[in-house]
Amino acid sequence: MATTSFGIRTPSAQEPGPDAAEPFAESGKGLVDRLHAQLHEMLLTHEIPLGVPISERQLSIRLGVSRTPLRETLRRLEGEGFIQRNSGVLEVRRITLEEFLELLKIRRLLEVEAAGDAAGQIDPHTLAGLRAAFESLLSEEVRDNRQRIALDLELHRAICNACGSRTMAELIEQVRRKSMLFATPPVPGDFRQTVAEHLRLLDAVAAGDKTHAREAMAEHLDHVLNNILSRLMKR
Amino acid sequence: MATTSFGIRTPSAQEPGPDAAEPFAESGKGLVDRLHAQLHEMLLTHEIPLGVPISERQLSIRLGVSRTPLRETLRRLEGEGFIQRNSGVLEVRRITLEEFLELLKIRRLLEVEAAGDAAGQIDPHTLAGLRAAFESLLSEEVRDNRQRIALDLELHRAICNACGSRTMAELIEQVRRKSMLFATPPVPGDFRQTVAEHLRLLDAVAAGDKTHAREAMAEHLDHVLNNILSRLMKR
DNA sequence: GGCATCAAGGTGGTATGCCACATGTATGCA
DNA sequence: TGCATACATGTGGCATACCACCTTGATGCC
Repeated sequence: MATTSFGIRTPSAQEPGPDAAEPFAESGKGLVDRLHAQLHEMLLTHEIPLGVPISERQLSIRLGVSRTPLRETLRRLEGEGFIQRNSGVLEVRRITLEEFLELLKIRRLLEVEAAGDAAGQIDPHTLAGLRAAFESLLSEEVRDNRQRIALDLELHRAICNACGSRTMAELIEQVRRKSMLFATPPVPGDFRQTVAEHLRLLDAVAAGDKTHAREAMAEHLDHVLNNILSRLMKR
Repeated sequence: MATTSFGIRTPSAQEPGPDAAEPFAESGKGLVDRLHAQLHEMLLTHEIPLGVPISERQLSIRLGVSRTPLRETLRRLEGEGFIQRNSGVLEVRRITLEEFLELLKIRRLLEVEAAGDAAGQIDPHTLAGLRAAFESLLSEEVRDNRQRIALDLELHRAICNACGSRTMAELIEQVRRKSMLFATPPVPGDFRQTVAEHLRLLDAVAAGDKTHAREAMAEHLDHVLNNILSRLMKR
């Protein structure tokens, strides 16, 4: 099935492939696609606040487009589950803590499976790149958290894409995105431990060790969950 | 199937037509919601064929609505993953056999978990109703397959809804719907065995036996998969 | 002063019109 | 006869206009 569309997305180049069934199919095609990317970003950054009704007119004026493409974009986002309609009024979908935990549980279920399936299947080149990136992360602590988060994302995506099931990869991506609606990935409490977990996960996947890959992924996600929970407790 | 083509747009004549909401109760609010249910049905029944480009204008005329709500509906369906856009042209999303198997694997993963979580949590009333329905199914063989399929669906939905995670239930429903795009649920080869599986599953869930509930669900879904595969082989 | 009423503005829903672009066909010229 | 050009037609994309509905607030009457 030749899915050569890898998930390493440097912020500049965008593959002009016509087959880009990637959830992100941004600019160039049409207003709706551009708006979709834009709104998705605004949703994640909470630039569009939760709880307050979205006015189509105001938003269309703010974005400098007419209501028609905006409405279509909103419908698409509605289909994707990012926004809700309560008797006509639009809102950013509110993810409760409970929902968030449910999403995380589902992610764990799916990603553990994906890690097992990806064991021994991942491209050695990507593998080496990821390992190098993580190790560089360990040595120099100057990097900001966004880079660490981006790298974490890249790792998870690489594993999901290597699990042999495009469907699975897309579903996990969807669940992850929805969970990010609750909160952007937290700064790992002690990122060195997280990196260590990542490296262990990489090792297991590289070695083709299904069992250890699953265990490593499970432990890692449990750790992530604990980090998030402890952060929430502090507040 | 009669295509409801009423283009009469006399004001205040927008009667809340009792479109028997087969998939989900979502009609009655607006045209888009009604169209969504209608198109979803047409997609599943392949009334809108695969591979043939969908013309918005023709479809809008056929459905007796204007393009605007139709386009919004299509965007929503696009967001839900039921239709695709290849460089502007719309198509019903093609589910390959490979994708279908991937979906079934995911469904197994999720539903086994859901069955375990639903053990002991399901409402006794619905439980009794389901059991009675299945037993009546065993005694009288006159019923047509659609009723059996509907009951199967009901059972799975009941379990998913009782798993305590709305998110999980919705995700499973979504995966199921997408898999139904490939083929409507097959007629069980020997429905008596299927019913027996269902009853065993019900027993385990009713008894609050997590382990057995998971096992029963896994076995059942494996059986379903085998049925489908053997049917495909015959062709 | 209090209550009822109506007007004004905001909202989402829907229909329609126009545009750019692609395609296929027919016509006209060499 | 053959090729090229132009027109007719179909498509999706987008903007706008109008509608029904609701909320709100001001006005006027009791």
